[in-house]
Amino acid sequence: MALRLFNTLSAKVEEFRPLVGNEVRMYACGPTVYDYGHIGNFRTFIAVDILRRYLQLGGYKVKHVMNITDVDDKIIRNAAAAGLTVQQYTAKYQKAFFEDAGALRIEQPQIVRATENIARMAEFIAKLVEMGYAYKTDDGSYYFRIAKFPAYGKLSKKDFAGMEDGARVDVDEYEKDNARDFALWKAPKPGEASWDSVIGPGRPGWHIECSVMSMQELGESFDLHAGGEDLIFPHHENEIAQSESLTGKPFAHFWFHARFLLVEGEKMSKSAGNFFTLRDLVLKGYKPSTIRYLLTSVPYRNQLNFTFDGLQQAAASVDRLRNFRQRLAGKFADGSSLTMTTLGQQTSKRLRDALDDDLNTAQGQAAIFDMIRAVNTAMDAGNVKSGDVAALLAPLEQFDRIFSVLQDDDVAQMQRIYEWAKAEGREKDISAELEEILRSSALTDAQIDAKVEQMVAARKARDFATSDKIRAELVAQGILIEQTKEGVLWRRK
RNA sequence: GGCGCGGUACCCAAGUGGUAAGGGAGAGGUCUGCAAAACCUUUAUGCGUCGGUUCGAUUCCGACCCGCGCCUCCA
Repeated sequence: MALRLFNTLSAKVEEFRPLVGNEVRMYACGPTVYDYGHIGNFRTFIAVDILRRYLQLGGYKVKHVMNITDVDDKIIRNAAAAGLTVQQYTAKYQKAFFEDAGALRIEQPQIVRATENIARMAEFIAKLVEMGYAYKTDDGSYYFRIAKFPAYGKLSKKDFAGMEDGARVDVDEYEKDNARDFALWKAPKPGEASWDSVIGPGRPGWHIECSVMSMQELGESFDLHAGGEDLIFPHHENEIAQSESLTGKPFAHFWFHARFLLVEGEKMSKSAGNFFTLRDLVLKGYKPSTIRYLLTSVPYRNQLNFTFDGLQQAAASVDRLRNFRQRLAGKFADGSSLTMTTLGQQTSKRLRDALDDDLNTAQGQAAIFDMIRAVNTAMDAGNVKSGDVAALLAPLEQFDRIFSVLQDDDVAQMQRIYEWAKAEGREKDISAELEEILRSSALTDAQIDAKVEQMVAARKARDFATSDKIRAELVAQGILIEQTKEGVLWRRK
């Protein structure tokens, strides 16, 4: 495996190699659980998931850690407004996040939570104070002194040299030495959630969380740190400053950032009316697999324009993939052909080459679709033999270990979100499209198989009226019927 | 203002110093009792605009236009 990845730190595409042996230690910034996850969040998490899956496919053992930010200003404010504790407030959104990530087939990383590591954060800050990298202000808050860390700006390529002396910074209204200094620890305000610690009462700043938890789980230097592009500055820059100041060692070696997406050509925002959570889309009748496919169809460093038209197209693409796999599971004449085996091998190689190239998912998809067209043509001509199936299935399964859209558990996931919507009093958001898809789960596989058999029998007897009637019933139940050379196939809408 | 990314067919979107992947949609056709699926053909002398370098540029350089991101915790 020769994966080449863009490293934000070097601003170049570099060959990725773990620091030690065959294990990749990676840390990803996770969600702040104050609301349901939106598709922008999930673009980033899916990009990281693709990376993780590809590393695993390449034979690496991946230790993938992700934090849950379960305390921050917004959470404290919202919880207080709702009359709940911080933990009560965040529990609901944490649960929702894991469900949604699961629906999108994101492999779950090892989870660490801010609120479970507060003592360690306080100790970390105490050490920074001892070393002169941090200082306490009169109100009991702590700040990092960026003037002590000359490399500050190396990730985001910002030049703070002129600010080191603080000459042009108005510091009068702050207690900070320099306006750029960032909070490590915030002193409690009256009525706010607060934790006692070796450095006094308060709560951790956002940046310190990730430094402490990543190094706790992965060591002082580890392989890769990921997040959305907005985190480059200040979050990741600050993590580097804190961590490298404390240890004197390089922190993460690779920095992986996913580009933001646009929705219908605009920045996603609540005010623009183009803000969608995963659940919003499912209620409109879009399948999780469709959403995942769309989010993987543009390489992670390119801006992705998320549109409803794009969702329709993605759905068609996923259907094509699933139809193909289903067709490959059919019966073929004995024998095998060099052409098909070679095609399978070439496709695997194209797939690997595409993903090796900074995870070019679009090219990977093109490789698999090229194969699908060629194999469909061969099947139509009767040129695919039973001995070819394994060789053709191999690249398809390799593809799916990365993209993960073939296995159809969409209806179960949608059913769960449907129940949730009813429980939350959001019946009015449940679309007719969603209800139609859910109807397709009313019949069991055995019941459908039986109906299909009746239909085939009627057709053999040239009783087309009966055959069409059965087919119409199945279609009304959301079951799609296909006649192929290899027999009658069905699938749920 | 500073730093950075991008503008490719009807839509989404790869890509390359040597003549434009893939998916979707549309049109025509094959197969089929009819559907559906699948397959075939077809849709950019053209890759934001204008210059430049080059035997040759969509690909490199420059200017301009447009979109987007970051520059006080938004993935």
